[in-house]
This record gives sequence, C-alpha cells and structure tokens, in this order.
Amino acid sequence: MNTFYGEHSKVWLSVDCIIFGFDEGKLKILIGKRKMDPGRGEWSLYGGFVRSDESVDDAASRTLFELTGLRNLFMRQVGAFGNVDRDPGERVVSIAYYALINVRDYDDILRRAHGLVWMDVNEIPQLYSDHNEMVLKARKMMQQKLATEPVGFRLLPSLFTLTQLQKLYEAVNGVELDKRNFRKHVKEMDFIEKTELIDKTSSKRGAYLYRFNKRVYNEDPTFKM
Amino acid sequence: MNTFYGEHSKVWLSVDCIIFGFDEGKLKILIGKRKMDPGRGEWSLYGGFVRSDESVDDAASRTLFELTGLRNLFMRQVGAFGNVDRDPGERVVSIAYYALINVRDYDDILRRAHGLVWMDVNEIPQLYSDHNEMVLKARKMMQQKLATEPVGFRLLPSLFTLTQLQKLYEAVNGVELDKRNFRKHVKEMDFIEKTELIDKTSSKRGAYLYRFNKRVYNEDPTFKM
DNA sequence: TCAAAAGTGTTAGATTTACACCCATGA
DNA sequence: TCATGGGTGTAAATCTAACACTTTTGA
Repeated sequence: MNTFYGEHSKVWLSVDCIIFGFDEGKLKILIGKRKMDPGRGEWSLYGGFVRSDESVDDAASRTLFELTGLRNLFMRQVGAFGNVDRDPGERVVSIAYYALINVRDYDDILRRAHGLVWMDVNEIPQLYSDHNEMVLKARKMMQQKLATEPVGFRLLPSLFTLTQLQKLYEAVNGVELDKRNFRKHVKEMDFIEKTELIDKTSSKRGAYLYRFNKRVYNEDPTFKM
Repeated sequence: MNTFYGEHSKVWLSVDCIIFGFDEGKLKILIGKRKMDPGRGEWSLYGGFVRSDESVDDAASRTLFELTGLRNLFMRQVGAFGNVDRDPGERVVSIAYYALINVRDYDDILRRAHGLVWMDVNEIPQLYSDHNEMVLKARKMMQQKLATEPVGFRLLPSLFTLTQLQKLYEAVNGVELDKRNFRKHVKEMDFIEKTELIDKTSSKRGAYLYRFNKRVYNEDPTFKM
C-alpha cells in the first residue's frame, strides 16, 4: 500500500494449458515434448506468453485457439505458479488454465502438427518444471467442478449415451458407479434430454442418445451428481 | 511451445491479501484507504509487489507478515487477476491470496498504523480496481474450504466455545444453524476436544471451552460439516 | 427471582446404497 | 442361438432436519 512501480522488478508471464479430453473411456490430457530450451525434449504442457495488449484470460483463450482451432472452450484458471527457479532460464511466472474439449471436435492433424499426444491422466510421466503440480491441481479443480456443475457435456459429443456419461463420471472421479442409481439420478435432471435417436456403435441393441439442454438448465440450475 | 523470452513483454506482479477475521459474530476483512496514486483515497485491499528473489507465495507471506507481524498464517491462493487495464497506471498482474487470522492475535496498534479497518464482508464498499472481484472469489473459496477442512479454528482463539464455533459457521455461510444438530455434529469430530475450562465472558452460567487437536485430526482427517 | 445463554434427544422424512434380471440385436 | 451391452425397481440403511424444555448463575 506504500509502494510504487519503479523500484520493483518485472517478470515474464506465461500461460500453461491442461486440456482434458475423454476418449476410450479414459480421461486424458494433451502433452508434448518441448521443442526448445530450456527443457528441450522433456514432456510438457502446451503454453505461451502473455502479451502486453491482452488479459491473462485472453492469452489463455488465444493459446487454446492456436492449439485447437476452437473458440469458447470451457476454461478455468487453475492458479499462478511462481517459484523463483521454476523456469531454469529466466524468472517466468505461469498462470495455468484447464479446458474441456470433445476430442472429436479436435482436428487430429492439428494435434500432430503441434506434436501433442493424448495421455491418460493416470499415466502422466514426469513433466517439465512444475507442470505435474499444475496437472494435479487442475484435476482436483475439474473434479470439483464436475461435481457441482454440468460441465461433463463439454467432454462429450452433443449427443451421447447414458453409458458414455457414466463412464465419464467414473473416469474423472476414479470410481465405479452403479448403473441403476446413476440413471435414477440422471432422470431427475430435466436438462438431460432423451432423444429418439439411437446409437448402435457400441451395442447391437443400440442405446438412446441424450443431449444437454442449456436453456432448461439455466431456468433451474440445480445440480447434484 | 515454440517461443522464447526475448520477444515478449514483462509485467509487474503484485499480491493482494484478503485477510479474514471473525469478530462480534461477524466475518470481516481488513481494508484501508489507498495512500498513493493511482487510486489514492479509494478503499482497497492490502498488497505489495513480488520481488525478483522470492516466489509469489513468499511474497504473499512476506506481505502478510509486514501487515500483521504474524507468520505461518493459513493462506491460500485465490488466483491471478490479469486484465490489461486493471491498474490505471501500468500493466500490473496481481495474484490474490486469502488468509485466516484470529483477530485477538493481531496487534491493534499495527492495524491502525497501516490505516486498516475490519469491515463486515456483507458491507464491503466499492473497492479499488478489481478488488471487489477478488474478495468475492476469496469468500467463495474460503466457504468451500471451511466445508471440507477444519480451518475455522484459524479464525478463533485456541480455546473457544461451541456457540462461538457455531456463530462462525453461520457467519461464513450466511445461514442459521440448529444448535442441537450442530453440537451433535461436533461430537462426532474427535479432534474437537472439550476441556474442563469454562468461559464466563458471554453468559452467567458459563460455557465449556473446546480446542482443536491437530494430532487427532491428522490421524483421521475425515471431516464433514 | 428472573433474564440470558448453555446444554441436551427423539422422530419423521429424505437420501443413499445395494442388489439381479429381462431385452433387443447382429453375428 | 448366444454373447453383448441396454435398460429397469425395490427395500434397508443412513443421514438430515425439525423441534422444546431444563439448567445455571449473576444482577
């Protein structure tokens, strides 16, 4: 409260992205091998620097867009990581963000162009600098978010089966759920709408496809999973 | 992933502190009128700049120590606030932290020396820049924390009555609780220990004083309020 | 003696959990 | 015809919420 700018030092600010996807019944994130020093060759999150003319949130949105070609992703700040020597080269403070994407929306060519792979969150190798810490915190926050808001749909196609939805909850929380209890629960949520469409890709009989109705949710945003 | 430092711009980094205290049955935070430009005279949180030789967390600890004379306060990061024009003077990104203190531990002389006052969280005036937003987020996070971890003791003297503890939960969550149900709940928690001491400051009959037993909690850290 | 806060149990209702079988279909 | 995943209901146990009176003591 009695300071002024001049006598203090400035730092570089970066953003790092934990991008969650759900595929093959598993929760995954995008990581790649660093292509520059410091840390060349180490597994790492995708990130970028904050520019002088953009907010930190905007820098994260831009970085996500560069990477995925997608805008308006569901994205939340994980927090600031600011150890003095977290970057071996310079003083860089990083703000981590997590985002949820439907892996089918994500162009696989673009993924490969960036040299990224989808890695099961339970099998994340050692990552560059403090990135493992970021992933851990992002997972906890995402889990918490999923338990209190219907954000799971961001990880699924717009039409999904109840089995897919259940597997998603199981993967995120690392638990097995009872099918009947889960479906009972879903029936209580008016914003999860059954369609007349049937998906036959995963069973002979076929399963009804459901969709998330945002309008219904906004009218009565009570949620309890 | 394909950037390097040089071409990017640096920013000033500050920390801002939301310091929660519990007094007169109310949840309060410390705020003061800014003593420098920009924003001179506006109500504001207490903050400081991050130095080049300290982590962001350390900067927050140091700032809290400067202000309160206390170390090892319970402190959590609220998040980074990084709008381009959030500081009217320069590009300053701020990392907000909240801390919990027992108002009796805090030297009132020191408080006045810093020109700060305890303000009821429900009566916070308009604050400088994005500080209201920080307070709001800190409150939510603190509420969530209190619901899942026994951190309320940080806001109370080491010996406290059950009525004090109940009032604390009521103030933080903005609800009234049933006395019998609350006490039933507390009895389940072995780490809240009854002493033989009696506090007579708030009733003629006197009320038993309790204490938080950290060791017992660490042995069985289950908690549900 | 009385005002004011401390302390104490029970019951109905709601929520959560556990659990097993039939259905539809394509191969 | 049979293997596979889809779909459905009930009952016991647990948890939550509502509720009122007695005790102690200093003024």
